[in-house]
Amino acid sequence: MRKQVTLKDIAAAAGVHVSTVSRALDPVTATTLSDEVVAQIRSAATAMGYRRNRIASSLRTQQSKTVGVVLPDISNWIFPPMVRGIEKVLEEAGYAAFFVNTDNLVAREERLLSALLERGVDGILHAAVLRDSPALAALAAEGLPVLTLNRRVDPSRIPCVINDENAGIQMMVTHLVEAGHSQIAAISGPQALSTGMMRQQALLTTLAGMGLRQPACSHVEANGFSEEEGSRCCAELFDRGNHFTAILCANDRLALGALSELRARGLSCPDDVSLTGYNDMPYLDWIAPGLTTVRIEQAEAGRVAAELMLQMLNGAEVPQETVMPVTMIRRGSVTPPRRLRELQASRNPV
Amino acid sequence: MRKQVTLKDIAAAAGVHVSTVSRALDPVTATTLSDEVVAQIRSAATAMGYRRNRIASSLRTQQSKTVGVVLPDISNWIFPPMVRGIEKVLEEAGYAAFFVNTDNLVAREERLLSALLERGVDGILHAAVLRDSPALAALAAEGLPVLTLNRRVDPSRIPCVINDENAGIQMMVTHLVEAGHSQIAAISGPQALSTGMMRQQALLTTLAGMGLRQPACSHVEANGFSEEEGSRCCAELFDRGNHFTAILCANDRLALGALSELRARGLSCPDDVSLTGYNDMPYLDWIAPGLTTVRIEQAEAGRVAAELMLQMLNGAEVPQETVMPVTMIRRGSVTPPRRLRELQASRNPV
DNA sequence: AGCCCTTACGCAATCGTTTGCATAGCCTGA
DNA sequence: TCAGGCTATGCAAACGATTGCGTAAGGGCT
Repeated sequence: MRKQVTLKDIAAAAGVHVSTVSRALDPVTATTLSDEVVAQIRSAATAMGYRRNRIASSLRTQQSKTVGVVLPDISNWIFPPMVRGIEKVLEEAGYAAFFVNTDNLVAREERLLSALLERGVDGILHAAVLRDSPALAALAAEGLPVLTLNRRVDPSRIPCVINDENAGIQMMVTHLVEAGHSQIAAISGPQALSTGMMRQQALLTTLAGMGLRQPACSHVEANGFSEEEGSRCCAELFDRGNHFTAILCANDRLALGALSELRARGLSCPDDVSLTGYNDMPYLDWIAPGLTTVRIEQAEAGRVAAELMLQMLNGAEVPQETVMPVTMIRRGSVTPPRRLRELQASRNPV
Repeated sequence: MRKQVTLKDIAAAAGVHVSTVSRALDPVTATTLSDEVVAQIRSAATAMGYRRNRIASSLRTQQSKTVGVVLPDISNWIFPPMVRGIEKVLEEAGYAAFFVNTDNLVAREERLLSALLERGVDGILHAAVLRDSPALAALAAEGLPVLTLNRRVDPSRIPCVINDENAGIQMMVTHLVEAGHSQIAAISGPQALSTGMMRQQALLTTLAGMGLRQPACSHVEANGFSEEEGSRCCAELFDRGNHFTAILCANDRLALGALSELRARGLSCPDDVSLTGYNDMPYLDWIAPGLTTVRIEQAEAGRVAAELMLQMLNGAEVPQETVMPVTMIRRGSVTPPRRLRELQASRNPV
């Protein structure tokens, strides 16, 4: 911070009191002043290159016009669009955002939360929350505006913006079944995250609803949403010796990991095994054979979350749960199982 | 911001003056106090859940322990790793960062810069700078620590951390030439950005140094580093009717755009045209045929830049220019030109 | 003309920390 | 014993903006 021109300087230049300057510069309080004074002060201010010191302002008003945004890891492709959505809305409302990454590490998260609070954030938008998050719940209980995004604290009264995991998983399962798959293996996400949990639940209810059974032995739980875990889990599915013609993965990165494991085993997707993902990461359509997946609207979710946050900051009530719609993206990674294809081919020879 | 426990509260509880509490809580000034008092105050502070109000602190000390990080667009894949590198270093030093995205829009950049300054950032790390950036130069001249990353203000005394564009381009050209290409087209980046400019310069000097000539007509300048521009420029290369067997692209996204245009024209990479990129975006190896490119170390560059920024914040001098090394990543998008391959095949029949 | 109300602005306290200076007490040394 | 010095702490003024309250001037009304 360097020496800057303050209200006092402008007051001296304009021959008025600093409080008058303060009022002249705020459109709403300026109405109590005479037009000439306001005009004079404003022109003096711009002439002198005045820039409001928000720190002093924050101290006095007890609000920093700042929110903290907590992410697991911005390097994860699904977050940048979300961040842009958040930033856009907040910036237009005069808010700035501190972005931090927890790497899903509890200790790190606590440190970062603390840093955010020291800096007087007016609210926290949390996209990296664990299902069980007492610290955050405590903050919310104290009256700090808190909203979770993509995930939720479970159970709690913290408002959240999440995606329609049920619909998404149901689409994928239906799509696989309609393609003729009846032996569907699954790689699910970490159950400590609400997304992992909810998608897994959705899978079970969907299968049950369709009268299918997914044997426990063809279901592996990943320890994280990464390619490595996807490969590991895929390998484990094969090692168990169960037969399956498709793998439903809890997100795209797990699916990519599975894809590379398939290739490593000399198998082809979709010829030997169909694969589905979740999230629709950017550039996914560039990767052959094109992963069939569920698109979640990250940027839109970010915008919605930021708008809800603004409402909370204004003291308004917001819905406990906002569910964003998802859509299915069909690409090349799902085809009918080989058996069916061959059957079809023999019936309709070329 | 909610009611919080202040130094005054602790002072009252401990029966001392608030200045004493302030001193007790700062490890360095605490040495002037008696050990018992310090211990007593500290325990009272933690017992009462004291959290330092950095806003008040900033106002008094005139430094916010905050830096502004200006990006073109966090959705661009090369930035998230950089952001993580920056965040890691700054956070360890007790700094927090405001991240903003300019979308390469001058008006937006000015608004954002202004917002950062109002919030009293101690320094600015700028990765979205145009070659000509008077506003930023002015800030730097006023004594605000400013450092540019990935790009530079040209000319100016603003320190920068950039990549070794010369080496990178030279590697790509050499690789193409060694593969047998002599008719190399180029899609260069926007010349308003130092990266676009420097890579273009590097291309010309490299070609000249090798005794090759790149005719102006097989060189197209993109208006932005995007897939769309890559496609457009690739199309323009064909429309001009010049013959070429390889396209050197100023970054990966341009190369991807070119790739899709090739496919749209029924051509194959690398069978018909070889392609090179720049940056080595994540997941690029998943995209067939695998783009041969230049890897730049984003995370490392972010770390280095943040450390230089910390030095500047401490009043130290830093080098005017820090050049990060780059490495070549060979994948499948470059092969000898068809003519050579056929020649080879006829000589060594399988 | 006198009263009151409004208008337009000044006054001063306040937000929570930091820090230069003042001071009270104690110790040391002559 | 007393000057002088040191130690440990208190005092109060900042930092810059905001805002409740006070008040002078002016105008309208009777």
